Amino acid sequence: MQKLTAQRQAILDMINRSDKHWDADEVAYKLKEQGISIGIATVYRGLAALAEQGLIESIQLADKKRYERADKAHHDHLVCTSCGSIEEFCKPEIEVLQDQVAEERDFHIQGHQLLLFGLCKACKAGER
Amino acid sequence: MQKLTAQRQAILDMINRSDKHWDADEVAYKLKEQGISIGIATVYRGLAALAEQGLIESIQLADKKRYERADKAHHDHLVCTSCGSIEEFCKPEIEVLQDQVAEERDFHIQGHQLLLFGLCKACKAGER
DNA sequence: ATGATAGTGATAGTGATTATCATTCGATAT
DNA sequence: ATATCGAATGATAATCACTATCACTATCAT
Ligand SMILES: [Mn+2]
Ligand SMILES: [Mn+2]
Ligand SMILES: [Zn+2]
Ligand SMILES: [Zn+2]
Repeated sequence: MQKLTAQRQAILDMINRSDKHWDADEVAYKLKEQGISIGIATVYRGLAALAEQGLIESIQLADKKRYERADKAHHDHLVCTSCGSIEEFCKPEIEVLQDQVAEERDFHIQGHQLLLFGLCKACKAGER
Repeated sequence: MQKLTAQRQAILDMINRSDKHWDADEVAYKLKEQGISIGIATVYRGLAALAEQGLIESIQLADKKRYERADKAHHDHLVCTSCGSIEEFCKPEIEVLQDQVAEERDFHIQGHQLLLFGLCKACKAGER
């Protein structure tokens, strides 16, 4: 019952065409730049709908949600506290241990979020 | 230059006396119940100051920050998406793997946050 | 064509948190 | 003991990401 409208398709294309982690404002701004102006509420609803359908992925940072392509393998994120850059990593061993924890607790896992905060390579080098 | 005022001491005592993960409103409400009424802005500032000094720990949930005693060993959290309960777990092997990831990337870790979302034992049992 | 259903977009509202600012506190210097 | 000055307080306004409302529109099935 969720429709893939022209607006949602535009959002999806935008995200699929890049490797960035987008927030709602960035999506709206970039679309406007391309002459495709979509109401900000529609962007929020579109992002939520697309994520719900699994067409894009979402990650919840401290302040806001960001969205990215869904056609990558599952991964978690390294967030630079200095420049804000977001790197990705994949560590299946961690996921296994997470499942182990859940099993021990009789907890039914629906999802998880692992964020590593710190200084990226560049910022680490440029520290004074 | 950060002072441990009477208000902040009251907040700290409140948190140290329990095992809960408190948000600002809960702290303010409970203190008022005990006849210690502190402005909500002061509660926010107090919690931030105490966390900065390492006297309490903070975790960032999707919607709000929560604070807890700092005198427990490091741990991460299982968050029930149904009842909101928060359980704790400790899995040093995961932390080791995190450090490994960071090292591989030349990333200087300052902190991390691992949240497992799902149904707690009770909610899992009570599902219809 | 006719509804039913879902989406859109402008805008108001929400909820957590932070900023402002006049006032008060409290540790230190006199 | 008193003056002093930076930090804290608390009432309140502002911010910011997001959600709700609502009148209108697009799409699809009969
Ligand atoms: Mn990613
Ligand atoms: Mn905890
Ligand atoms: Zn960086
Ligand atoms: Zn539960």
